[in-house]
Amino acid sequence: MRKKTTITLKHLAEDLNLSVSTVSRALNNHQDIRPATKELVCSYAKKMNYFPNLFAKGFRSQKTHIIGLIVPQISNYFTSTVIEGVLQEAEEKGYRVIVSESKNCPDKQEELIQMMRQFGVDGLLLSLTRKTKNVQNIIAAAERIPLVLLDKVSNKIPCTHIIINEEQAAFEAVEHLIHTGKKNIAIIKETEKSFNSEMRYTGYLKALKKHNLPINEQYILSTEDISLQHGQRLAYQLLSLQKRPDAVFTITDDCAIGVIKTLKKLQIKIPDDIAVLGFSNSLNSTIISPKLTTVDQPGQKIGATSVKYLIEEIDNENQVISKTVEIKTHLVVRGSTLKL
Amino acid sequence: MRKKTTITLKHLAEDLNLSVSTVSRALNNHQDIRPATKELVCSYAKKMNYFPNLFAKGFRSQKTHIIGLIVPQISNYFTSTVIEGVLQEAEEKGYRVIVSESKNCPDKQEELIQMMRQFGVDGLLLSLTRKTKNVQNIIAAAERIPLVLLDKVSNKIPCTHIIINEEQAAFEAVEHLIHTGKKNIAIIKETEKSFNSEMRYTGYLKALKKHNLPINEQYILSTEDISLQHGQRLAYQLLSLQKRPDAVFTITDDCAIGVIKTLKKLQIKIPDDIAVLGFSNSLNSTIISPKLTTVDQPGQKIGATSVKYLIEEIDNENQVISKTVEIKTHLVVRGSTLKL
DNA sequence: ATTTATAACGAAAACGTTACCGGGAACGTT
DNA sequence: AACGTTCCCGGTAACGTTTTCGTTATAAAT
Repeated sequence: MRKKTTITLKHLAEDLNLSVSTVSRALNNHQDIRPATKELVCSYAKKMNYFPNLFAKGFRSQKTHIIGLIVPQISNYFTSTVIEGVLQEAEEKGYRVIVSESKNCPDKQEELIQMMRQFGVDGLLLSLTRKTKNVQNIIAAAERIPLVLLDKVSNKIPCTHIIINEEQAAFEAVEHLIHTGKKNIAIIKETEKSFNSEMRYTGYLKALKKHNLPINEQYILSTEDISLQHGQRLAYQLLSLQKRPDAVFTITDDCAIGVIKTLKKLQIKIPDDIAVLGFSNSLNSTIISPKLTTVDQPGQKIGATSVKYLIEEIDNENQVISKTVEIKTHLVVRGSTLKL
Repeated sequence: MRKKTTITLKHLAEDLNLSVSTVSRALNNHQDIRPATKELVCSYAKKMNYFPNLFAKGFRSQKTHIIGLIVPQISNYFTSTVIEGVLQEAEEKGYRVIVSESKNCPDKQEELIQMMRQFGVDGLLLSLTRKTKNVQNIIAAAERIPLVLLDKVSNKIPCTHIIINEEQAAFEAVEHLIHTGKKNIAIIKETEKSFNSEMRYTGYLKALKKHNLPINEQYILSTEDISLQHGQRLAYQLLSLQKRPDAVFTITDDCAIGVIKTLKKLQIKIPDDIAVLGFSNSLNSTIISPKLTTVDQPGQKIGATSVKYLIEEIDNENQVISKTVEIKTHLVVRGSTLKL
């Protein structure tokens, strides 16, 4: 048998011979209540272990103090660090977070947005599915509820975006390869032109141009699923070329690790023959040998910043804000591009 | 300017010339309402894009349809798969999940339990901190709210436990080593006697006993932080022994990978000289070379099962259930223990 | 002495939903 | 014809909180 007694304002009021409204105001530090009464009420509430019924509170104020978070996949190291940042910042600001996963499925994503709205979250954090095409419903949602996009965003949706400096990061990473003497740099990116993939590709092109390196179409590969397996596969494709590249930049660590695996299998020297560069600084990147040079994405900071801006928007009732915040990354140079 | 019009039962009732209660019952498919009216109300509600105010609903019924989940750390592959299982099952059952992270800090854990209770979650899923000592407050919480412990549990807390067959899994894993001809098997476990660590240790001892292998105290190592770095360190310690072990069983993959790194550095042959066995089947276990033999923990299933039992307990008002469910694991044999 | 201002509290409404109670109409049973 | 039953619906209260308005008592100002 479970204990069920919940203490309400009414109980406190009766015990103290006060009215419910006075007790409420005393606890909320209202100016109409004299200090002595406040003290009396607060101490008694504490003694009785009173906690306000947050549902009644939310019901009245139409504020839930809950924010929704929708990400493509939780079991992804970078994503999980983003979530950690979100949770920490939210907790500090007195918000709770309902997390859900779109499983990279646009339909499910829309369903979740609906569900979150229906539930009455005060605001929504959304990291888009790669395959997101139709953004009309998302735009419609943003008109009714504060929305912040993070990491995986779309320019077609007018709201606040929290992203990393994708283009600059890729630019610096590729420039690092060039500085180590590489001249024939391949890239592996996504077939579906996701925001992240395209920005990194742009950075890649920019770096080549700046250093007057030719752009070789054969070195520009795409794959639908940017995974370890496809990294292994595409590495073979690159090696089969008449003129092999001397470096490979893949837009994810997993894919880079696949490339390294193939190169090791064929006893190609890394980084001397071919250097490999990843993106994300995932846990795996220090497990593989040689360790992977990669771009560190500060997931926690992205998450925390997103919450900060979302709450700002929640507080700024009715005011739709729309700015883009870029979180700085930095390149982590390891053995896959530089010999120690 | 954000749109703010929310449609309520009252609006529908006025438009349809019905009472609020009739509309409510029609939408809830109550038997007192005639089919034609139900149809009318439902279609109009849909047309008007009506959504019930879940806060009002929860406020009335004292049910939030939210479950709380507290885990030590989200950015841990196994944990993140558990969360995925929780979310999926919860969603199917019409529940939402508030996730939070204790960061392996008992004080924070208690704070979060308080917060969850205060918030009014219908039930609580909890994976304990390694360092959890004082369980009084947790027991007290369990008396007021349905509680299910998962993965990291404590026998001192009387409630439903969802765990893997820790002992059996470790037993089978060590037996596998024995079957490959190993006789001097070391173990690396946790200094703090966590539930998981102790159970795996018991399985280890059981396997040795069954096969009449001597238990060598020198082969039994403990460390506070069971990490890659300490795996590297403790490998040196094992190698410094007069009689080196011919296999090492570590209770986490990370630690096993640390061991492998040290062995490779010293050019010790794996698995011929020393075999290495991990636990968890983390992503890293296939990145390292040789690939790691390890116990696959079905995180999603653990998460989903926990939700199932928690909801059962929520529905079974006032009835405190207290059973232990063991989820079966299986050994994934790879190159670190068996030559191909 | 009368009005005015202020401080400190109480009464009651309101948020949206559902459950309980009740009531009229239609029908069947004695 | 009188009564019971069933069907379908409306009215109302209640959940716990905050807020608006009102009230009383005291002090200050006229």
